[in-house]
Amino acid sequence: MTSAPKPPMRDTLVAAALQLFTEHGFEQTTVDDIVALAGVGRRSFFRYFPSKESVVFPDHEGCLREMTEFLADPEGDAADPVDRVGDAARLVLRMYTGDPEFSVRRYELTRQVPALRSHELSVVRRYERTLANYLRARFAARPDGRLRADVIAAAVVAAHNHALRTWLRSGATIDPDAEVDRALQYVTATWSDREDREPEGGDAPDDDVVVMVARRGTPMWRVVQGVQGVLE
Amino acid sequence: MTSAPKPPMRDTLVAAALQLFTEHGFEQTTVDDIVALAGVGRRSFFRYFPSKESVVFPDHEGCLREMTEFLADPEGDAADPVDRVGDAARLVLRMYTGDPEFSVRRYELTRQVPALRSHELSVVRRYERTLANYLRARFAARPDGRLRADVIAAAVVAAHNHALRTWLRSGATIDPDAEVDRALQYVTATWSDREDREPEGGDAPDDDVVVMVARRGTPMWRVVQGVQGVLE
DNA sequence: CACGGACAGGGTACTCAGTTCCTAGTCACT
DNA sequence: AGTGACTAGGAACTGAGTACCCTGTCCGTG
Repeated sequence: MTSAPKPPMRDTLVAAALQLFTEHGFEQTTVDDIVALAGVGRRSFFRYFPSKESVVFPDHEGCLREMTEFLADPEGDAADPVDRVGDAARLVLRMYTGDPEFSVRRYELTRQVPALRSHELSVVRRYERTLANYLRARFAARPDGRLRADVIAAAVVAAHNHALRTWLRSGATIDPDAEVDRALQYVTATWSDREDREPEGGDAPDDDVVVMVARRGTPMWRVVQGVQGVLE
Repeated sequence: MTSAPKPPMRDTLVAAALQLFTEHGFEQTTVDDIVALAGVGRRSFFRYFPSKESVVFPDHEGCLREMTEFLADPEGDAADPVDRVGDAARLVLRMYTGDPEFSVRRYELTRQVPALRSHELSVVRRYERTLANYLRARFAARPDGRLRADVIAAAVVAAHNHALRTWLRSGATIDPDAEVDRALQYVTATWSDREDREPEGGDAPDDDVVVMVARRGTPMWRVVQGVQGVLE
């Protein structure tokens, strides 16, 4: 009795909706069915969720706010911008891994229902725009800064989602952090300029020269890995 | 009388819808309003368009089919994969530039109407998945081939859309091809492995050695550009 | 010419998501 | 008790999308 004095209506609605969606399908379930099972009025459903789809993604609003606050924190201005948005993306991963059963069930559902896929796209897009806007500010002085920001934001989101889907498809059995680290490292190895903040050590002169030797035919990602390794 | 013996119903519906949407707004216009102006039955509207939103994007189905055929053409197998998907993306640009007035009007409309933005997202996603699936096949033998494919597809789409939006915001006054070339070159310079098909000349030995010299602090994209230039 | 199927278009009635407006209960603070 | 603010419920409405059926026309064949 100490843990659940009153389950809030919002959670009740989410649970009822998920149960009916998985049992009878999304299209076959009406909002009236949900509120009947939850024992609340129909009007209350739309007070908590703007649409039938949004009940499947109940915590994204909060996560988006969290990401915005994270990127607004001036403490992060010292970090490499690409690393920073990578860490911001990891906030989304934490939200998913915070409730693995729910996330896996939702993944199965979303895979089958076009309306839910479309809604999820809109949500992901807002994360991407948040990251892109942050990068645009950080790259304001660069040539092609806006283009660079948009491309990197898209790449980070794609890498994060790739890792997330891999984890979800495994039924939440593999290590999600390792998966996302690998995917994001793949992007940061290409786009990050971590050497920008390198000189803070003081003992490495600014004008060191780095030599990269590559055999003709070497894939570009190997070249990048090599240069990256030397510069670090 | 030689040019327009009968304007097909589909085009009539598109014209009527666009006119009403721009005059009174998307939400304020009902499907009944559209079919009344077009002089057809309501039932016919949904015979040609699956939803009220889709009438704003009447040619994307055809363009997606065109892109799929383009990527299925075995003639392209000799080209660099990233260049290939870049050219596929250019097909979308051509569709937009084929009717600049319509594209600019649609852009203004889509910017203001969330339902249209969401629908456009779904359309763009289908392009991205088409590109990603092509790259997955091309990268099947690579380590992290699927991750690489997803990230590159996202980057190409983001770069293309950046250039497209720049062109649309200019009111279709600037050169769209130059804009897209610049944006895509920005991505291919990083991700392409054009040196893979280099040895076909025959006079450049396979095991040439390339040396890249970079000052510490050089942005990674400069390094890539330099290596790229030498390897070509 | 008669018949019969295939097909493009139209009309009617229905379901259901989402909105608007109104009512009722319930705290909290005087 | 009174009052204001907040939360929930309910009834009625709009409009997108669907199911079903009707109509005309354009084919072929007998």
